[in-house]
Amino acid sequence: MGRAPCCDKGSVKKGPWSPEEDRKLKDYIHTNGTGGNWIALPTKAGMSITPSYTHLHFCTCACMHVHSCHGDVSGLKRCGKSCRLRWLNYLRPNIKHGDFSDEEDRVICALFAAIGSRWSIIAAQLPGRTDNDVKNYWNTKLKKKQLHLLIAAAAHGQQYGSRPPAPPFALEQQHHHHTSSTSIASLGQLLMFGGRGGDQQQQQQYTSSFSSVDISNNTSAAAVGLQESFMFGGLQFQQQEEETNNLLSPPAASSSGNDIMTYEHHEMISPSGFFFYGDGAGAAATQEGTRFLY
DNA sequence: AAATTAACCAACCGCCAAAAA
DNA sequence: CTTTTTGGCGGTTGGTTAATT
Repeated sequence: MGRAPCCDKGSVKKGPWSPEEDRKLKDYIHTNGTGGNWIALPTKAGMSITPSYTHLHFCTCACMHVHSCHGDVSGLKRCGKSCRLRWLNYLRPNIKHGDFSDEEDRVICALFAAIGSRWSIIAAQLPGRTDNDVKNYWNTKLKKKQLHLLIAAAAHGQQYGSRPPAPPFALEQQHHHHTSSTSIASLGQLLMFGGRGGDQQQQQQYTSSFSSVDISNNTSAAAVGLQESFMFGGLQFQQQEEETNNLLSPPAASSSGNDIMTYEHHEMISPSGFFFYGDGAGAAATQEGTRFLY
């Protein structure tokens, strides 16, 4: 019953790939493709290489190289899953390495705001970038960059307190049927978390830890700063809203007569994350299953 | 110059849905 | 229909390098 095991877990190699392993994998895939079967690939890779032959192929740098393959026919001692990852994240053609452009930053921020940590979807909008790359970039750099902007903008908002105050807002956790307001600090932390369904518990735990902080009485300037931070981040609210609605099923939104806009719970609503809308309201953050009261 | 800390990123792990036997 | 594998995805880890003390 079922399939045969994919590989002997005990005999496969782990850790960084050697140039020789990379060469074997590249050569095999250039010649044969993946064949839709990563699990079988490691044993085939290397086996198909005729000793001491020379061939041309396009390398990851998009240049044509001449490779001489001197018949190590032992095959790759790697799990197919590992081969797939290595190929997709590093070896396949047209992979872009190096710094992300401002435009790429904007795309990542906007999409993260809209759909959360769906890295494969985000990476698909950035030619040459892998989900792993985008994820790493977000976690190590962009997230902090956004947070600094947020903090700076909050400070700016306090410094120029005469700006038009933003209306108070609150986050209401629907799942738990209680209302909790949040602070700019917790919003920053939401940014730190991101994530989708699987992280909900963590997110909710964190959010609830801030639930007693209410900015509605004293930090309208901070709320203004929050809006600005996302402006600085290059997000285009109105456009983003459209894109989000195209990408995801739109939440059932209703606006009551007393300026309270309620987003009913919808499983596809900004799963991580931030939910944006324009029209002078700026940006605010919410979570899946969270009603945003404004 | 050495030790410590922070940042980076490739690769692994575990989960899930779909497919295969 | 049930069981098991596969492919894909996102979260996390740990090794390496850079920066700081």
